[in-house]
Amino acid sequence: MVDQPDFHAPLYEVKANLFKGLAHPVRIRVLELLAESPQVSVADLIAGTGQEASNLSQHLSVLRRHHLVLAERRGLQVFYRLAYPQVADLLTVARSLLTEVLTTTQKNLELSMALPNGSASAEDRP
Amino acid sequence: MVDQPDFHAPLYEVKANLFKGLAHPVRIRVLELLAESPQVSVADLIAGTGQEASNLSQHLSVLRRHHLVLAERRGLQVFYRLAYPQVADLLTVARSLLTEVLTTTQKNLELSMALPNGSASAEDRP
DNA sequence: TCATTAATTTAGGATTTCATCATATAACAA
DNA sequence: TTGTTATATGATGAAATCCTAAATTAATGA
Repeated sequence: MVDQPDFHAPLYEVKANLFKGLAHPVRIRVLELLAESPQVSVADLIAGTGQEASNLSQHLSVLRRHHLVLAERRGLQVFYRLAYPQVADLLTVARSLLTEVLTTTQKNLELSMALPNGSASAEDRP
Repeated sequence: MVDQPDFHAPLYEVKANLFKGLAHPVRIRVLELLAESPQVSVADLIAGTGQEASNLSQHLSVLRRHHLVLAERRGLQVFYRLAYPQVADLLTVARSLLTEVLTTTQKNLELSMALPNGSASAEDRP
């Protein structure tokens, strides 16, 4: 049987599911390594992430299930690559967003140091 | 105290954490509603998502904690908006990726119907 | 060909963690 | 006080992670 995504689930569920597939540091690390090089062997991913083989393999399986990566066996080794360029885009946008968040939070922090009155609270609760 | 993100966590952990904040259908729904209109009141978000107020409020709190949205009280109502344009970008890229996944999976499905030999397996395992 | 070694994946299980959702209560503005 | 939104609490269940061990697959050499 060919593994098909949920064609009938509402799009926002599918989308949430996609993000669930990305929601682990090891998997992010793997995707970043794959975004740098067009192909990476499992051995190199083990080295790059510092994970045990079986642990990494399960994360790779998650990534495969979400259609984020493709695997190809060549001899003894299996090589992984990103399944679509949009996967790398996702990481790029995420980094850009986090940079913004960090710098503006940094700024707010400096501001609140300069004007030490309780201007902002725990999570900018209104 | 101003709520500051984890400045010292490795970036891939922060990134994974960001995706964790996005990994729920209700929150995706909320962000999509906010991407459509520059401002939405909680009442409208309740209507738009079909969630109970307290439930939605907790999801909003998650989104705030991740710095994805901003809240502003105006009289009785609280209005939410996206904290950064990159949040909308993230959704856009996600949709683009999912579209690709669905169409290529669709194609593979048709292919496997036309050539009914076991060409591909459960998750394109090598 | 058979046995051996290497690389990767799967099975099964224990643990933890996390997440969600409802009820009830609080805070806040008009 | 009334209406609107937020938090606390707690129960529940789900599920994600990570380990050990075993299985699969491919290359190599006797």
